[in-house]
Amino acid sequence: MTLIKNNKPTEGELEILQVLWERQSATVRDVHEELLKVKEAGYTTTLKLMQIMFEKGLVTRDSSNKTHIYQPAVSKEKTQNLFLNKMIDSLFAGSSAQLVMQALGNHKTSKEELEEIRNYLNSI
Amino acid sequence: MTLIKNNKPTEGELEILQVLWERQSATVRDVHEELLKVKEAGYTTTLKLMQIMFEKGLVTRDSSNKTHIYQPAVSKEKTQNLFLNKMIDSLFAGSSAQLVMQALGNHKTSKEELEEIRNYLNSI
DNA sequence: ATTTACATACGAAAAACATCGTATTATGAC
DNA sequence: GTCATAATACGATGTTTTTCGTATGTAAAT
Repeated sequence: MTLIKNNKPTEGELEILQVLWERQSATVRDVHEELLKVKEAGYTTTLKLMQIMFEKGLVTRDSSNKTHIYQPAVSKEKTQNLFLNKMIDSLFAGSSAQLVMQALGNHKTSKEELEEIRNYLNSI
Repeated sequence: MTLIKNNKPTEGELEILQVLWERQSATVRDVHEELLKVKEAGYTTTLKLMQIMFEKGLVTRDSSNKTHIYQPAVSKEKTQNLFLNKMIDSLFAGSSAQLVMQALGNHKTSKEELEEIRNYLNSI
């Protein structure tokens, strides 16, 4: 039984987690360079954020070398569910079905995706 | 053509909007009492938040009487979509289908709800 | 008219996040 | 060894959000 940490990542932390989920592991510089493609930020800002994430337990790091190597400590799925559940509670009256239909209705979804969802539904 | 306001409600503001969406209109005290069922908060905290929301244009109010009556100025659906889209972008690689399947997979969804979704899918 | 009960307004502190500058340390090149 | 380069650590500042205390106004009851 693991202790559930109330570590909801902040927006900035999420951006970093995304990079880590994609790469499995990365240095601060790696992450920073990836973020630069999307937004402006100073290197030490990214560094500081990742240090805080380490303290919070959102990432692990190998500090045996000068350049530390970071890995995500929370899974993408768990984090997705964390936010999904919060959103379902706070905006969809606790009904996941409502969220689903709203999501399908507004975002344009391709035929292939709809088919995929249909298959998925049947598999439940 | 209306100016798009960058008025993403904060977490606290969302809690208040929920009450307003449900009741259509309410006084500060109404809202506050509703919030008390869920969390601890001082009356003036709720008041201040609602005043700020008024300035931001998230709510309207009738101040012809001593006790003001508030109404939501943003629709539930629009707000839902705002957050949905942000989430799809930041956590589901831009794919609403992924979000949908994740939501269905984790939250226990009843047979009726699944059926409803299936029907909805066919209607698209 | 005074008191009591609630209301709003508003400033300011507190808390949570984000951002950055500077000091320090480690490593490799010369 | 010295220098240049690049990394971490950390304090300080800025912003946004939350929270609350206090002042003030208004209306009804006595």
